[in-house]
Amino acid sequence: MTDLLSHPASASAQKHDSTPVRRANMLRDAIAQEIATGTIQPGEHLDEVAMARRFGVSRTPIREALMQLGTMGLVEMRPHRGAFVKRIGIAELVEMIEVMAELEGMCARLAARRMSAAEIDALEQIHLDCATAAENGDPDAYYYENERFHRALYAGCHNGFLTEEAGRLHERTKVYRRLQLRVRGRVENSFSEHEAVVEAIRAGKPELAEKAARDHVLIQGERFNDFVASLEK
Amino acid sequence: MTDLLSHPASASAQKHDSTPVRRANMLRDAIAQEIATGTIQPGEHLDEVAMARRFGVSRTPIREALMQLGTMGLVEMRPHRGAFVKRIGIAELVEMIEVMAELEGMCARLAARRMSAAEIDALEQIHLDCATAAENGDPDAYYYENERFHRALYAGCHNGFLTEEAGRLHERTKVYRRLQLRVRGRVENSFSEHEAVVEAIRAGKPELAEKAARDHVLIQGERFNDFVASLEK
DNA sequence: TCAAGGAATATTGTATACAATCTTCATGAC
DNA sequence: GTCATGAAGATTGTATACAATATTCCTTGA
Repeated sequence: MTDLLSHPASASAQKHDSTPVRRANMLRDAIAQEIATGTIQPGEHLDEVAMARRFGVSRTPIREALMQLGTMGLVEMRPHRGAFVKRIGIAELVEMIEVMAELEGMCARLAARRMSAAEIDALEQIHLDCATAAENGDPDAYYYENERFHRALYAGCHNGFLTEEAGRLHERTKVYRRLQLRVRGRVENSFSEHEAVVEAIRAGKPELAEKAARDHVLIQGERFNDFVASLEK
Repeated sequence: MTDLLSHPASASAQKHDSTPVRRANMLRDAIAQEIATGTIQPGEHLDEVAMARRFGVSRTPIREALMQLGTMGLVEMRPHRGAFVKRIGIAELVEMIEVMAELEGMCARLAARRMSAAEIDALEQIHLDCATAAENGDPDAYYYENERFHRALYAGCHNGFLTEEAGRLHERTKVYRRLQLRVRGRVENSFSEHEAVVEAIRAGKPELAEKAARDHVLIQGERFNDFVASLEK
């Protein structure tokens, strides 16, 4: 990790990729990853000096990375006090999920109208990969395939802006999505909910797909209680 | 403007407001304003050195402001080439509007369920203010009241996260919204579309409100052609 | 022992310097 | 006149220094 950041892509590699890499952007992604995996905890203070030392860079790209993470909403920038990993309370989480459900529902609705046959095949293949992971009873493996499933769904709406926005919101709720999958029985239910989404898309039924995707994301009733309980562990 | 930025709020003023002001944040807002009002044009390069000179600060807060604007999507950061005001092509604009319509529809649906009587009264009052502005035949005045109307609608959904997201997307499309109101007849139509939204909310009909708000935002048919034509002026 | 005040230290915000990369300009060859 | 090459100048990315603000620690007095 630290080695990666000390040596941004060389000039030749940049030319090959045609997208030069800035150290600040790599730091942004690395920090976002640590937040998503729980290495850095909600509420934690991100000390510029300590992080600069840790990543082997000056404070400047750290600050620039934190600035981006602040604007993205992953991190809360408090003037003169620094950056703190955003702690999302239950109330706000509910709000975010409500919006996330709407956008994922929209993705599914548009996907049912716009996905190509090849894309639907690919979505189904990912769905099968989810089945394999679910059978292995490994929430982390399922989480990984689940992420692939959702990304394919977002891409399938054929609205690049929506794909991007859904992905961004997805990124912000990653920690809690991971937690959710650790609740007993959730993997099985998640998988069968994906099934309903896939079937509706395959059948070209936008409203059905929208409802299936929305219900999949929303946390209601007992699922909500289980989920809240899981937050306290 | 420059004077404002050279003297961030003093310590006593900060304590009074309980939100200290960073120069970088003021720059971010000032630049965003200039983009929204067309002072800075889409595609324009934002030269750090020139802007630092213009605002009477060092490059550092300019860079931090641009970093935020880049993450917000108002500005495109190209590594080693700098910041360019995002130029939104027709295709992307259509995508953004499609998403915007969904979110505003959601706001209206939730508002029809969650707005208090006082809030509905306030919305109606703003609607009346829109009428006054429309009668004066001044698109800029109507634009201002129109902005108030939409903000009240976003707040009325009682989902803080959605309010924020809708506001953010609204900010990104501000330029084009302003342009749209200059199309002949658009002010009158906009106003009557608001009317439909307000009535549905007053009547407590979520699905009707959602449809009215969504249709209001979406640009379809002849309205689309007129709008595209207005982009070329 | 506890609270208040001041000093020391730490952290954040900004300015400046240096390094890296890009763009423009000038010159020479064909 | 066109094209290629190299130098000069401009701009961006990062490091370092300085200033401003916040936090912690220590001392003193009640």
